[in-house]
Formats: sequence, C-alpha cells, structure tokens
Amino acid sequence: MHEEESLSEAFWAVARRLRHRTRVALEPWDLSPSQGRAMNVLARHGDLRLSSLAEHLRIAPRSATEVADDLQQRGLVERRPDPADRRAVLVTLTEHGTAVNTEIQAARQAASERLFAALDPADRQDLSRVLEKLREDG
Amino acid sequence: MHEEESLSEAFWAVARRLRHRTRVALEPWDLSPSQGRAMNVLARHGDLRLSSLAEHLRIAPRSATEVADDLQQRGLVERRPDPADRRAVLVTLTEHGTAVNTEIQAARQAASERLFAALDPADRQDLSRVLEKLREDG
DNA sequence: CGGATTACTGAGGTTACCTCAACGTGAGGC
DNA sequence: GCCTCACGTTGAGGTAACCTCAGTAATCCG
Repeated sequence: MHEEESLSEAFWAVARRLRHRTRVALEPWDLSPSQGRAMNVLARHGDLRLSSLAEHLRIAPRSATEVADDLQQRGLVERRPDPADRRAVLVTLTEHGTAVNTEIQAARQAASERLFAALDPADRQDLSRVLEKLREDG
Repeated sequence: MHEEESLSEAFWAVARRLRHRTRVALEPWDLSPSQGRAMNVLARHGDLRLSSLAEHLRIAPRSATEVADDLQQRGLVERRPDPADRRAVLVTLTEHGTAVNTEIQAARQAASERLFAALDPADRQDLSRVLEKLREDG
C-alpha cells in the first residue's frame, strides 16, 4: 500500500534496466548520443539545415558542425547546399545512413522488447494505457 | 493494437519527462551524478570504505577519492580510519550530509510524484504491479 | 549598399570521468 | 622481522562530448 513511495522508484529501476539493454545493443555502432539522435531526427525529417539540426539536438551550432562532420566521414550523412538559400546547408541521411539507422532502431527495439516480452497481454495493455496518460498531460 | 512498437517508445518518453523533472529539482545542490549517488549509497550502508564506495558507484578508486574529497569539503561526508584495518578509510555521511540527503530524496520524490499524481488510484495500482514484474525477472 | 544570417574554423575551457606510476603506511604469511 | 601485498592518496596526463568566443566567407534582404 505504500505504492506512493515506490512508483517512481520502480519506474527508475525499470528504466535503468532498459537503458542498460539498449546501450549494450547500440555498442556495435559506436555513435555518440548526439550522433544517434541526429540519425533519427534526419530519418524523420528527411532534410535539415545544420542550424535546425542543432536545435533539435539541443546542442550549439558549433557542435552540430562536428557531429555532421563525423557522420559524413562515415558515409552516413551528406551535405548539400540548400537550393532556397545558398548560405545554408542541408544534411540528409545517405542510403547507407538510412539502412544503418533502420538497423539501429531494430536493435534498440529488440533490446527493449525483450524486457517487455515477459508481460502477458493484459499487463501490456495496462502499461501501455497508463504510459500514454503520463506521456501527455502536464 | 500496435502497442508492440509503442511500449518501449512510450516508456522512454515518460522516462525523459521524469528525468527532466528530477534534474531540475536537484539543481540547487549542484552535485555531480556520482556525488549524488554516493550520498545515497552511504545513507543506506552507513559506513563504507573508499574502495567499496568506488565499486558501488562503478568508478575508479582514483575518482572515488575525488568524489569523497569534494563531499568532505562541503561537510557532507567525513573520513575516519577503519578500526579493523588502519590502511583503510571509512566514509560516512555527517549529520549535515544526512539531512541534505533527506532533502534531496524528498525533492526527487516530489518531482517524480507530481508526474504520477495525475493518475487515478486504479492506474497507479496497475502501473505499480506491472513495473514490479518488469523489475525483477530476467 | 549595409547589416543580418548561415555555416566553417581555430583556440581554449569544462565536466566527469579514465589510466598509469609512485608513495607512505599498515596487514599478514612465514 | 622481512617480504609482499593491499589501501588510500597524489600527480600527471588523457578522453569524450560538449561549451563559448572570435573571426572569415558567402549570401540574403530591406
């Protein structure tokens, strides 16, 4: 009955397990946090200026340049001039980058899913429902 | 019905919100991650050798010395020789340290709890039950 | 034209760690 | 009583993933 106390604690405990698993699953790609997130953001948006990529990643523009440099060197990303504004640069996933991102998502997904797989359908549904509530309101 | 896909995603989304809140709540104390955890570990164990504190924190002994130095300077922790082995050093929370740790826990608790407070009792119970399952098995 | 914007670059700083090597001291085996 | 090992401390140096600040070049826009 002291679930008051244990709710956040339990949540953290589960989050730790989840984080650990996905960290392990993502090791093979050796991406920094920002690099990984950049891939994702780009996968969703297609094209992004470096400046808005920086905003999405919440890092300084100076650092975004470096993230892009690194991903470009690995052939995951390419730069091209923005046709609408020739000062600007558009960053996009290359074909290879898209493929890699898909693999990464799959690995992350699989790692997480193995944890939730222990639940029966009713539990999954309950969890899903409650999480959706927590996710949205203030 | 594609909760398969969204379970881990939803979980992460909630975890992010939770992390954000507690980070904000803990700002006033300006503790590094290891320092915060060290306080907690000490609160639970009472006494710890520096070496075993390092193990608990999963940092190198060299770094544990520095964590302890810093906490000691702030008067949160004290060192004394281990009576059982005079090479060893026992680290303990001072009275002040204990008080601060309690405050910190309360702040963290409050920050988390404000998120879960939006749930009605049934949801809380469901969440609690499912989290406990996820927390324990392999 | 002139000021603002976009990105790139270099230099230097920060945090929270890390390793490696050396030191003083004490513990324990023999 | 010696020798070796363990414990903590210290210094030096390194790292990752950021940061700010300052300056350059190209381009946009009023």
